[in-house]
Amino acid sequence: MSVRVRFAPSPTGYLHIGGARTALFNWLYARHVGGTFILRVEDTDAARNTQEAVDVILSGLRWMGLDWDEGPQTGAADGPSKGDRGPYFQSQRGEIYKRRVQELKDKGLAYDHEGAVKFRMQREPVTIPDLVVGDVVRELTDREKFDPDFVIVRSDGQPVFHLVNVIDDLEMAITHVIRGEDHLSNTAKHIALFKAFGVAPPQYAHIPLILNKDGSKMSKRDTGASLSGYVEDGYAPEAVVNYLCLLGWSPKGNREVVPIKEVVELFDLPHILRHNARFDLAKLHWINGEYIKQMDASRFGQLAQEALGKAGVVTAGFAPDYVAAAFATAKEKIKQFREIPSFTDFYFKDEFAYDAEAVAKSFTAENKPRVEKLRGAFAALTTFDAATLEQALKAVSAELGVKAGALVAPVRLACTGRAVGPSLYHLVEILGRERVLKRLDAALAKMG
RNA sequence: GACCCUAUGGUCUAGCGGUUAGGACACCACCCUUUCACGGUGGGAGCCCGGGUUCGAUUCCCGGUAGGGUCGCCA
Repeated sequence: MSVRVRFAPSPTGYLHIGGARTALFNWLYARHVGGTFILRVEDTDAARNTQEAVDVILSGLRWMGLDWDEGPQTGAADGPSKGDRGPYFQSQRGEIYKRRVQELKDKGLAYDHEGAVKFRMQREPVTIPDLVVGDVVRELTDREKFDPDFVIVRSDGQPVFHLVNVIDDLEMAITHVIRGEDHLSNTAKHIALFKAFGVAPPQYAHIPLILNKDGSKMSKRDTGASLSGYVEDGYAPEAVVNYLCLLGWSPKGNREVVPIKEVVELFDLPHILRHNARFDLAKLHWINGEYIKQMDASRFGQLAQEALGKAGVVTAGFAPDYVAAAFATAKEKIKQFREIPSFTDFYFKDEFAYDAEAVAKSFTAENKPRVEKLRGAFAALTTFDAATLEQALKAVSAELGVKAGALVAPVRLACTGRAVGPSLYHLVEILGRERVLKRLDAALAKMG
């Protein structure tokens, strides 16, 4: 029987980073075994669920590159979908649930209770076979000993999570349920429900949770909990996905940066770790830098362009070669596309403010004659490329008896407005003589 | 309160009875250097505690502690 797994999020308006990893692990397993990855929307709480909330999930999964074989194509509950086990929105499956609840009633396993319908839960402990954790024997809690039965249909007629989740997994022929460990205890209920329907439950794999850096539970309010935050900050999706793979799973062999294709080959359920992991932004940051280094120029340019757009920097009027050259000087320097504006905006703006602290340090009376001399040297150059510029600057500094840095700092500030940025010689070459001399003049006017 | 899961440096992890306990991120120092970043070298830092089992436990068992989860007419 071929493997069928699903990611079944509830559209709450954002995609939790833990949910994103659950989706990823489901996808990885499906791709590893050549199975089917299904997306199902658990929108039973109609009041809270909107098409926009569903779109957040769809776009998040697409951003990560997790394609699904069955499921909705748009955020509309009654919109198009692919797969023959639909509908893939729970809000569209009311008739199925009604029929199944009747089945339980007919079997004497469900009964009406103050307007709601309750399931007659078994009183004995339930053994949960789990591919990650092993066999878990779930005893009844004190409250459950008092009354183990639980509501499966609310008094307003709405079926509850445990019921619909099981029915859908059953009807969609799900073979492996890969989900967060927060569902482990509840799995006893699910297994009992499957048994009640006369069907063998799927195999379970409960994966550890992702906690905050300090070990506390990551809830929607915590920074970093939402996938969209990483999209906004300009992380490369492949880096985020790679990092997520490393939380609760290991490629072994002391490897960290592993292409997703290889992860698909290596991934398997029994190798998933059993303990929770904490989310470490610093490591994601580093991985992102690694991916940026490997990235080809066109992909880098595309992501850089997006980052500049968000910062309101317009590159439209500049030649493609100029833009590409400008980006190239930032590529080896940044670890996050959020840094792009501060590394490249001066290429596209003639008006900019100088960093105040750097002004105090570099735009000094002492530096003025030095910069004037260098300006003269730059103006006299016959070729204006990085190598020549470096030579010229070093010649001037030698003549003046100062270190190269004494000239570099004020020139950098004059050309970029900042103390930190791309290689000075390269950025000066790209800006070109005309712009550079103009910027040096403007800076000289402020010195002394 | 009951039930369930978990426990290797600050963090992510390798390890699956005998290892100088390995790697990565982060941190510190130095080198390289036009800033930053990269790169290089070196460094500090770990098997939660207590009992067993065993010739020998980080590794197996039990207890404790700690963290997380569940016990809803939320999902």
